[in-house]
Amino acid sequence: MSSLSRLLHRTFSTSPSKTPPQPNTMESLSAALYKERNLRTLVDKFKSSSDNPRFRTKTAIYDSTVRRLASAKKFRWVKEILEHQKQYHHDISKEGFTARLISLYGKSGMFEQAHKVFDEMPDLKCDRTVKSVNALLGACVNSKKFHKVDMLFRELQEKLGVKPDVISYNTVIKAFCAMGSFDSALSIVDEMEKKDVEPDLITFNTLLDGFYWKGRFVDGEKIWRKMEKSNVVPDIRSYNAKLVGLVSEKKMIEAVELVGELGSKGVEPDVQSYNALIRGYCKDGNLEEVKRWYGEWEKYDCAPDRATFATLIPFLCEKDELDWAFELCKGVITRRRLVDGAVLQVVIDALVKESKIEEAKKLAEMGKSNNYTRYKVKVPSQD
DNA sequence: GCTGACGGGG
Repeated sequence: MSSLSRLLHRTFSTSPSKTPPQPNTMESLSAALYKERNLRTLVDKFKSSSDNPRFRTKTAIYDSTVRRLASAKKFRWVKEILEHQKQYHHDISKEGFTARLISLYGKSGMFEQAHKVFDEMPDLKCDRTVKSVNALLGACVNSKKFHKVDMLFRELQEKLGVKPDVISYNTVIKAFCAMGSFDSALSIVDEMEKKDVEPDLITFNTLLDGFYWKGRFVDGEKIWRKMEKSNVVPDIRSYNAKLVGLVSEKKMIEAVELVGELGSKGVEPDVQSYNALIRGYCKDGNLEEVKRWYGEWEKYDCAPDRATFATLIPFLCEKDELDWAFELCKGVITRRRLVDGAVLQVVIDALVKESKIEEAKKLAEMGKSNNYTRYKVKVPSQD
């Protein structure tokens, strides 16, 4: 590791940083202040690091920093670090760099700012092609201004004379799917065909996701057949969308069969495939199958994630499998990403209800020492 | 990484 990468890793690593021990009183306030100071330091470090041209190519760091600031609702600081980038004239005049800023504003939900950067591009001596148009469309989607996307798409074509490519169309399709306007989404596919833009794997995956997730199984199947006819080879994301469809139709046998067949299609099931099955069996209240599938993780070298536990642990509490729930929590509590405070609280409440006070206290205590501060993790008083 | 588009869940 070079010293630059070491410094970057230390400063911008997303793994939770160790918080110093805190006094019991004013605990959450002090944690909040600590976090705030941390983020402010991050902003300053980011700005000074930006002077290094090599730093400015680190897209992952830009991404994770902006994400952290936005999720803490520090939008002014997002603006501060992104506006700061405009002084690097060499970079800002390159469309890719500016498109990245637009997209980062979008991921922070700051569509107005994204649009402003786009409007400033001529002043920044930066060309606007389909690339930055797509960045702006993507920013509109990521800021959840779905209803604006189609209009923006038409306007940009007209004003700039930019010819949309497959990415532009996919972004508009995504917006229509998010709004539940499936007919409009399909009409965009027709439009693509008329303009000789071939729908690709992402086009189909976006549609499959939209339909299967919204319980439109029959339409999902239609799209699947269209995908096959277009000689687009489905990947794991396509299959996972289909799994969600099968599960919501309560076709668990077919879902399991499909997972079994994946290998022969040259596709490996992933954590999302397993979560779909576990969710299905939890919804069915089928403890036996949930148990069986949980055991399959190791076999497929596919570790359970946050979503697995968010489904599994409350289900176990419902089914009075408290010992198992307790052990699972104990096992993952030191890895905060894997179980959040709300889930932990469900287990604590269930334990208290069954008068397993010692275990409840143990979990609350472990939660506290592992800095579960965002949700209150505590044993309710028994009266 | 020559920088823009699928990944949802309780």
